[in-house]
Parts: sequence; C-alpha cells; structure tokens
Amino acid sequence: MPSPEAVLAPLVSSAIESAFGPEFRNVDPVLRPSQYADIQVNAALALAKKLGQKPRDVADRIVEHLQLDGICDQVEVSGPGFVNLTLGDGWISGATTATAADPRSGVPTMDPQTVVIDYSAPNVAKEMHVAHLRTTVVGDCLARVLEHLGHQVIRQNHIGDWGTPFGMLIEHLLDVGEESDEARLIESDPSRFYQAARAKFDADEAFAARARSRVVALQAGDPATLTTWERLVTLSRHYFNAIYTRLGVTLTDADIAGESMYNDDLAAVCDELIESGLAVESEGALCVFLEGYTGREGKPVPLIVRKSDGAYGYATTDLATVRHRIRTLGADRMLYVIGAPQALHLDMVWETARLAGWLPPEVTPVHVRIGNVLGEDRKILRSRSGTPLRLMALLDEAVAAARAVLDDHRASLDEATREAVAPQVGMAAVKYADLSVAHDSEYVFDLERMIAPTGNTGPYIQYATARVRSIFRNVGLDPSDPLVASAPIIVSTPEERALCLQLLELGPTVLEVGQHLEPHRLCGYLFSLAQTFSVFYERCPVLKADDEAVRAARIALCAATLRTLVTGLDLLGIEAPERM
RNA sequence: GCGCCUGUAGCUCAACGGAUAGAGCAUCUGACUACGGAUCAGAAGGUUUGGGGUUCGAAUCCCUACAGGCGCACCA
Repeated sequence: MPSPEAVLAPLVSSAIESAFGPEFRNVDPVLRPSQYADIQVNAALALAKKLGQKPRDVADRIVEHLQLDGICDQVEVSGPGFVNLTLGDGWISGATTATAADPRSGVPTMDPQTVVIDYSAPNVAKEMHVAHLRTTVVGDCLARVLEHLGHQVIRQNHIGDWGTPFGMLIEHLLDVGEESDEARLIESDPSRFYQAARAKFDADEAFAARARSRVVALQAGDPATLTTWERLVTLSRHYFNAIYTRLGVTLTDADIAGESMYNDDLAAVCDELIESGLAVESEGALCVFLEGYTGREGKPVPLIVRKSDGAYGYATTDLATVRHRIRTLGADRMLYVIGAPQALHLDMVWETARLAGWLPPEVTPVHVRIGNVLGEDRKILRSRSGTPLRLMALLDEAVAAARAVLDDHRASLDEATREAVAPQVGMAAVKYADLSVAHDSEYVFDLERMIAPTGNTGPYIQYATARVRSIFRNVGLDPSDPLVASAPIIVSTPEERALCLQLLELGPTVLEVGQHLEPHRLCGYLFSLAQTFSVFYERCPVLKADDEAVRAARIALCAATLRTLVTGLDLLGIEAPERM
C-alpha cells in the first residue's frame, strides 16, 4: 500500500515535465501534508525562482497538466502558489484497507546500505548513568529504523575495556577474589567496586605500584593477567545486559567491539601515519596537525596518536575503528551516536582517516550528536549528592512511578497485572521522553511529566493501543493479533477520514527518520496518530455502530490503527501492553 | 582568546526557506452511568533574545550585539 506521496509524486513530476519541458524531468515535486490540504505540492515555489515567473502562474500550469484519475477529489491553487490536493474518499479507504492487511508494505525503502552504528559505549567496571541513556536509546531506535528500511545494520558497542585504570581494577579483583561477593558488585553496583579500587590506589602506595606494573603486564599480553581482565569484562557484560534487557535494547554480546579489540592495530595505525608524513613528533608525543584546527592563542590543536610515554590514547583507537569499519565491516554509512562535546575530536579523527586513505570519499561518517540531559536547575542531571545519576536507580524510579500511576488509575486491574505492566509503562515513559526530543538538543529530565498518562508521552500512546485491544476483546477477537479484522473501510465521517489520512503517513515518516536520523519525528507522528484515534474513538461508536458494514469497517480501522501504533512503537523500542 | 552549539507561549518541546509559528503541561470554560474519562471540545497565552541584511517569502540562511552551554596537548 503506497502512501499518497508515493502515488502522487510521479504524476506531479510528469505534469511538471510536460508543462515546462524535458529539462525539468527530475524536479523534486515536494509533496507533503499540510494544514490546508491533504497533500500539498510545493514544487511551484522552487520552480518559479528558476523560471523567473510568479509561483502562482507556475502552479496554474502544473495543475493544467496534472492527470490524477480519481485519486483526488479536488485540485486547487492557493496562497502564494501552492497546489492543494484533496484526496478522494474512495482512494483513501482502498489504501487503508491495504494498510490493515500489511502496514509494512507501506514503507518505502532507500537503496540498501551497510550501516555501522556506534552507540551506548559504557565502561567496564563503571556505572552506566544518564549520559548513557540517550546514546543507547537513540542509537537503538536508529538501528531498528534502518533495519526496517531494508539496510544491513551492524551495531558496534565500543565499550571502554582497556587502558590504565585496568591495572588498578585487576589488582583489586585479585585481592578480593574473582568469585567473591565484592567482585559480584560489578554485576549490580559497579561504582562501589570501582571506588574501592580507586581508594586503595590513592591510599596504598604498594598497591598503586602493583597496579602500574599490572598495566604493563596487560599491555604485554601476559596470559594470567588477561584471564583476570576477561573476568572483569564478563562481569561487566552481565551488568550491561541487565540494563539492556530492562530497557529493551537490542544490543547483545555479539555487538561488543571494545577498545581492546583494536589494541593490535594501534602500532600499525601510527606507522602508517608516520610513513605518509601525517604524524610528526611534538613535545615527545606523536601528533597529527590538521589545517584549520587552532585552540588557545592560535596554537594548533594536535590529534595525539601516541602519548609521550609511548601509550596510545582514544584518538588512535578511534582511527582504528574507522579502518576496521570500512575495511572489514564494509560500511557504506557510519553513525557515531555520541555526546555533542566530542564533535571536534570526531572531526579531527575523520579528517585524519580521510587523509590517510582509510576513509573513502563516498563514505560520509555522521555524528549523531547527543545533547545533555538536564536537571530542574538546567544543569547536567546529577543525583542529590552531586554524583552522576545511576541509570539503574533511575530505571527503578521510573518503574515505581509507573506502578504508582497504575495503582492510582487502574485499581481494578489485579495485582499481578499491574506488577507486570509497570516496567513496560516505566520504560516507555523514559525512552519516549528521550526519543521525542531532537537528539542534539538538551532536555530537562522530569519523571513526573514523562510518566503522565496525558500529553505527549509514551504512556498516552500505549493507552491508545490498550483501548483498541479492549474493543477487540469485547468482540471476541484476539487482542494480540488484530490482523483478522480487515473489512473494507468506509469513510463516512470527518473523524474516520482524518484517521485514515494519518495512517497513511507511517511510511513517509519512517523514511524521513531514516534519512535525517531523527527519532523524534516518529514520536511526533505516533502522538498525533494517537490523538486522531482518540477523537475518532470519542465520536464514532465502533461496537454500537448502527450499520453492520460500518461496524465492520470501524473495527478494521481500529485494527489498522493498532498495527500502525505497535509498529511505530516497536521501531522506537517501546512495548505496548495489552492492558494498562 | 579561538571554535562549536543553543536562545520560540508561564513551563517542557515542535516547525524540508513556505500560507494565520504549532503541540503538551499548567490556567479558565464546557461534555459524562462511558465500545476503558489515563477521554474529548473550547478559550486564553507569541514583536520566535535585540538590531541589520539576503528574496516573492525568514524562527530557519548571512552579519552583528547580548545571554547561556560546551570544547580547545597527552583521561577517554
């Protein structure tokens, strides 16, 4: 089932060509829904400039050549030169019936690519905190959407599993015993383990010395050291997976490609940079100086690929990831879902990789900039004690808040159901709040607002799905598989018409999200669909419809809505409980 | 000092360079023994931080001032 845009675009294109000649064969028709028309053609405005004519005259000529055979009831030129198209009810109902049967076929695809997405990237033996929430949730959504659009998506979880802190962590792990309760803290409350190690490192000079020599042993690949290190990583993976499972994130152990993985490439990276003359020594460190990157007092800013003590930093590792993602993974497109402050660093890494020939010109890496999560004071969100907020604690809070809302509004549901649904609602609230704001803007974290059953929230959209499922339960249909309802749609009221039109927009919206990498557009669409459905639900009785055909049609419309909402929520990584 | 980002309703956020800048909270007013009211309808709320410019048309692009945030050599 094609969207109206997909059907109309070629028709408008050919109208433009026949009106203005073959040199205008590939003009983008610029179709979009608007508040003034079901579909609006914007092409006239852009064309007018090229042609040196008035937009209105251009629009008139386009209309003269439009052959719409029954798709549109009305075509008119209005405003400063828009072509407004009113879709015919017959066409809408036909298209929507197809939606009820298979909403997925309504999704247009892009040329399939291999897309590498780097997101989440927590550190071993460290807490995940709010800062990890957005990269994890946004990255996962983009992965889902791009997969849905037919791309081959390769997830890369670039965990911090290498470096100097590991000397200290390994020694501490050996001290407490690899199977001890203390060690198991890494699986549940890693910051306590880390801080204990840190404290010992700062207080105990002998321990610190051991830690330092342990780093050397680790770098040298000492087998016993590596075994302990692996234990550390394994325990941490359990912790990450606990978070991912709770959040409903698709990352698995197979997606882990940590810093350690590139360890063997780092020397080669440096050698190649030296050979090509890109890297030079400066103040004892091996650096790449790029044109146009200056910092304080106009001093050039280096990309340090080897520190003066001979160790490698994250710049080197990041260069190695570029090489690996191109050479081994075959990336056509590379997404880095990382905090906005990393912009300068990434630019320098990419430019260096470009100059070194690791990053071919046809591949454009994209920094999906993640904005900060703020507290009420509009400063970076922290706990009351001033430490970064633990993600696990935050998720607990969200579930508790959801439970409280359920107890408040849904006392009729039995205890077991409320207990089961609370996590789904809580996660929906947190994830939706995160996804519904443009990923690069900051937003204020307000649990009360995001868990609210009204407004632009995850729970509000979930509620819409629960209402449809309730209808299905009442007519004896399986609420988990509403596909069975697929009667012909009858468009007899404005509310039905509005709902149908909304349903047709899923495809173009998902495509947009894939192109612009902006999950918040999908949120906006789903919210508006849920609203439109609520109006329909309010005004158009389904089960109590007078006419049998209308009743069947409305059930089918409900089914289409449910499937569209569930599909959309699934792309966001949000579950829709059957009751709530 | 240099660079990047941000500034939109009281609050939280939207708006491929397109028509009268939209939602949601909160506020006020309506609609109920409801296919689940966690709902719906309506009202009010704006000089898009200020000032210039570009053009048919600017919240959006350019310049400038102001106000925030964040980066600028060995932590990642």
